[in-house]
Amino acid sequence: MTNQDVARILRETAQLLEVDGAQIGRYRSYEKAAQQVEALPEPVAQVAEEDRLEDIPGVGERMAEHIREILKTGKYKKHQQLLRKYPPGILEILKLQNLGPKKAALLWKKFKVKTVADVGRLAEAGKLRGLAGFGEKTEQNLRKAVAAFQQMTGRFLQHRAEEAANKLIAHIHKLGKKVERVDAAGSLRRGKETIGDLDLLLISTDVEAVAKHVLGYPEVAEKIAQGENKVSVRLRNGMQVDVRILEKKSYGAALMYFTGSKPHNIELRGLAKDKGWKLSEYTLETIKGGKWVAGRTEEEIYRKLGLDYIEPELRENAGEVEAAATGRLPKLVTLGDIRGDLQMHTTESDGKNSIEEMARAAQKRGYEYIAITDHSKAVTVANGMDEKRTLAHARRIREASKKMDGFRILAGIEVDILKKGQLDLADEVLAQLDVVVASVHSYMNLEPAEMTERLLRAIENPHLMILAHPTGRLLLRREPYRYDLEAVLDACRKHGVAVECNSFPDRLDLHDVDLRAAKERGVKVVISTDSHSTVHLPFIKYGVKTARRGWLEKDDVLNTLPCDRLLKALRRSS
DNA sequence: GCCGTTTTCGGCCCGACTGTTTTCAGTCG
Repeated sequence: MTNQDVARILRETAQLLEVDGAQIGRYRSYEKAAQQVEALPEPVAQVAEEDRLEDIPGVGERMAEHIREILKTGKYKKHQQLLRKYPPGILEILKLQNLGPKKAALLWKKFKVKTVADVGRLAEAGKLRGLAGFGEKTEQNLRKAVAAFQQMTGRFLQHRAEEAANKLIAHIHKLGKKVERVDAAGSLRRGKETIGDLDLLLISTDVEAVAKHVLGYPEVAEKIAQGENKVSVRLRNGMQVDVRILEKKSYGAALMYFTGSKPHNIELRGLAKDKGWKLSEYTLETIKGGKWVAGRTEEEIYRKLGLDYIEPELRENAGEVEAAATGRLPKLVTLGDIRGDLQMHTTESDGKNSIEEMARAAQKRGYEYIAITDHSKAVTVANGMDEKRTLAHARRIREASKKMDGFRILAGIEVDILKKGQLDLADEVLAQLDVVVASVHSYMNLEPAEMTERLLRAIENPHLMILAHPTGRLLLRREPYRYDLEAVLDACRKHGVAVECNSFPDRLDLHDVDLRAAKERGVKVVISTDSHSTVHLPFIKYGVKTARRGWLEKDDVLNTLPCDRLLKALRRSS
């Protein structure tokens, strides 16, 4: 049972309880527990084993017991009971826009709807109008919601969302002086790996002109809603965008509010309340008399709440509020700290550019070094290299390096970890390289125990320095390999092996929570791009964001070191 | 179900928008 598995059961229980008409606080406590478990930087199973469940904020005696039940049996009795009372499809139905627990409960009671498709059929047939709280418009909206759900149960990769946001922001800036500033908030600002929808905030006094201008953006497919200070649209790529037009004096409060995360905001609101204040998207003000306390900037609000400024990437209610209150926030690694990139490919295997082209592009970015790490022979589709080619390639890399001024090209390899954990190239060849990155590209569906053994054996090879894209997941496409990550991280620490934070937008592997676990176990991290072309080098920023979400500081990341110190810090076989 | 400088009961984050109503419930972020 992973933390995600436990969190899912708790979250579903919360949703089902809400449909069931439970008291507000009761389902919220399940929701809160789910959120806390999800954000935990260590396995909840271990926390349970050490009898520390009740140390988790929002987990009391009874919730702890429920979590133990889930860990022990894989199930939770109340969850099962509710799933017998309501169809499992009700959880999907709740994802429909404009349909929440109350209406879902009513549809179940009246029509025994079991799936999203059922709701669609009833709406199409005009059976919903006339039901308490349902009118013609609701029915029409539900038809649209069902279509939208079926078309694209969609989240978007971070770089796609960023691209869409930047284009729309550029469009908004065409209004000139009418708009003072525009920011992307929401999960994009927090650097989450996938994005549901975009939140853009801007300062302007001419709300009407801005709304009209946004609606005139050529990529807009449909208007979803429009209010006094907000317009919501759906773009042609399916992405929903909420644009909020704000006054200067509440911009900080709004930026904070719409950046989230929701659990982070809830935590802050509780803190404000303890001080006799009320925090909303407009202000921080006194409860009695509504006297203004803060609101212009986020910094000001955090300060008033007695907190250090919390970077957006940390705002997940994963301990950052407490750390901010006690001056123990990490000083997060920044893009500017990165001095080199330690995984990339050239035309020698499956890359698009030569050694020299990659090196020059990296130097232009301000780096001091790179490692060229082409594939080894097991990856035949990528034209992987055998021992002879690897050594010849290394010679060419070192020749090219000599011709660079103030820049070093390291001779490396991305060597495959074979099925039983052997590395794909002979030890005496690996021993001659500067950087040995190793990864799994085959037999990805081994049983967890077998996969764990495979990785542990690979790590025992004294030449392996960096474990690349350790979980193998592809966002929105492929689940991570199943294995015991904790055991592998422990082995990495024991043998001085670093783990990669792969910056490619569909990998981001290791991801935030696992990076934090690595850090807490004393395992060093390398942030690399896995570039297959010079145009991929800028992806490093997504790796850095992910690392920041994992609470990593400069000292946790090896490629923030100058080249000579990096080479000393990497595991050496001799 | 959790929690406590309003502490063992009675709250639980706050405000806007929509569509249904004719003062408000449900949903959303």
